[in-house]
Amino acid sequence: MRQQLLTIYERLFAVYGPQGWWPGDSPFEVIVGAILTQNTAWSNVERAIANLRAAGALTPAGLLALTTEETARLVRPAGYFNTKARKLRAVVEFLDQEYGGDLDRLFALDTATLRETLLSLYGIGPETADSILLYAAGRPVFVVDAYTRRIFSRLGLVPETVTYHDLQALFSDHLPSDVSLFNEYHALIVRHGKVRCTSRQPGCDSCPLSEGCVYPSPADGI
DNA sequence: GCCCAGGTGGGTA
DNA sequence: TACCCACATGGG
Repeated sequence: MRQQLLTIYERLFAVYGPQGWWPGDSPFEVIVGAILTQNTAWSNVERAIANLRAAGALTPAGLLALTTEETARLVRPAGYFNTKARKLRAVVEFLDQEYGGDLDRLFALDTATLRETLLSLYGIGPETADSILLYAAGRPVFVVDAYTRRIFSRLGLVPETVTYHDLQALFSDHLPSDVSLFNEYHALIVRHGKVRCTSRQPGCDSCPLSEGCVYPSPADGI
């Protein structure tokens, strides 16, 4: 299994190259982006982040200074703006009250405790928590998303109904615990998952995972 | 016009 | 546990 997972990684890397994630300038910006991108195209998130930056709200103190209504107006382009404004508010209020707004103090927690802490916050589920752990806190935690489930179930490595935890374990249990590897692997999965297959042929030459075509296609209704 | 995007929380059986 | 559904903008 280890070699199989590494081979898939190498094929993706050979085709797409290094992805350079996360597309954010600071750990706090990564947290904001991780919440804003929930079920949302990144291009829309970029507009919202630009609005927050212009408002000086890409720091815990800057964001805390805004009302939830003001935040909602700024993140409107990212969709679900009322919900996401509440989520961002929950994070900065927690950070302010428990850690004096100091992200470094929160990140001083050990990985397991930090994950539980993040999951206890409104609006942070498994994928968002793990994205923060990996891309903001630099912990060796594998991030699972819808693309991961789709691609690896189609490869026959897990059932389509696999849980988040079990799918994460597939990687955690068989790969070296390496932040750079986990970073690049997840980013490559997202990159590959966005591609729409045009040939619709399993094992087609253009698919970097030619052992089995894993492109989603219109024929699949996806 | 219709489908989809780097999920999560809340409600019901 | 296992489904539902709401949440919402912007691009193809």
